[in-house]
Amino acid sequence: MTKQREAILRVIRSDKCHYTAEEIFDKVKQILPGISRATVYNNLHVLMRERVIRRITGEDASDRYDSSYVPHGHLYCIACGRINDFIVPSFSDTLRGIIDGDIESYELKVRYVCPDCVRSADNAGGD
Amino acid sequence: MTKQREAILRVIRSDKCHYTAEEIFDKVKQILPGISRATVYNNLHVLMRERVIRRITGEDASDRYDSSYVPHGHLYCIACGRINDFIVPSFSDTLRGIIDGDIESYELKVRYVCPDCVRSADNAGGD
DNA sequence: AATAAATTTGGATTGATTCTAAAAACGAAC
DNA sequence: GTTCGTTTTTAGAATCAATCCAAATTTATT
Repeated sequence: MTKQREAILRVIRSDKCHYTAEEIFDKVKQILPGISRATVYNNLHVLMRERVIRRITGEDASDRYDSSYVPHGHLYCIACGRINDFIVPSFSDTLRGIIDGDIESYELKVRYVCPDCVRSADNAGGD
Repeated sequence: MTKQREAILRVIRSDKCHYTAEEIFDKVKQILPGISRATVYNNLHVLMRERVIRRITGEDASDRYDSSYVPHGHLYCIACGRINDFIVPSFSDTLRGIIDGDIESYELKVRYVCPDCVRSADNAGGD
């Protein structure tokens, strides 16, 4: 475990945000100013292979990384852009009941307007 | 409706495959040899805005496009790369029961080994 | 210390997508 | 069917995340 990999992992785990590679790079640079972008990408791949983190293919251009490998869904607010986690109870079992074949993992992403943004929209529309 | 948009839509609907923009470009070129890549991208955006097609953010580098806007999941076989559709009965209702906020759409992608590939693997391992 | 294996680095490269500005096509009104 | 404003198409340039590369450095092993 190099100090670079340690710093990258600490950043990913520092928040339940789902950072992009670029955001991770920026944050690690504050700890290790000399770090290279390639090192960030290298380690993200290593950590994915080891099933420590998971990639979520982003709503925007760049991918994001999830500090947890436990199956869960993601809520993407189309108004404010924030991403939250959520759980569909026993969803893996549900899938196994429907799907023929060996399931490896799933990615569930819901586009929605979060409660906060729904409220703001309601207020704004009161003319 | 220009002849370009018509041809693009026909290609997307020609198969329940989920083509990439590049694949669509190649196929449309057989009908309209002069078509430009930019026109394909333009029209994919227009058709998405009109909710005629849907983008599925790919397992590989490039996005794919789904000729149906009806909610359903995708099965991605990590062995052969094929993509199949599947339906989780009343899943939209399930999500509405769990999630607070206004749901706009969902994307559900399951990584698995399809029955065909499971069989081939079983046969291959018989030494 | 010596050697082998893994990791880091900066820069170049790739490749999908978006942008741009000019030309062409389209559609409505006359 | 000509005119005018709007939309669409086009080719190529630009962008940008991600990957690749080969050399230098670090880490692990004997």
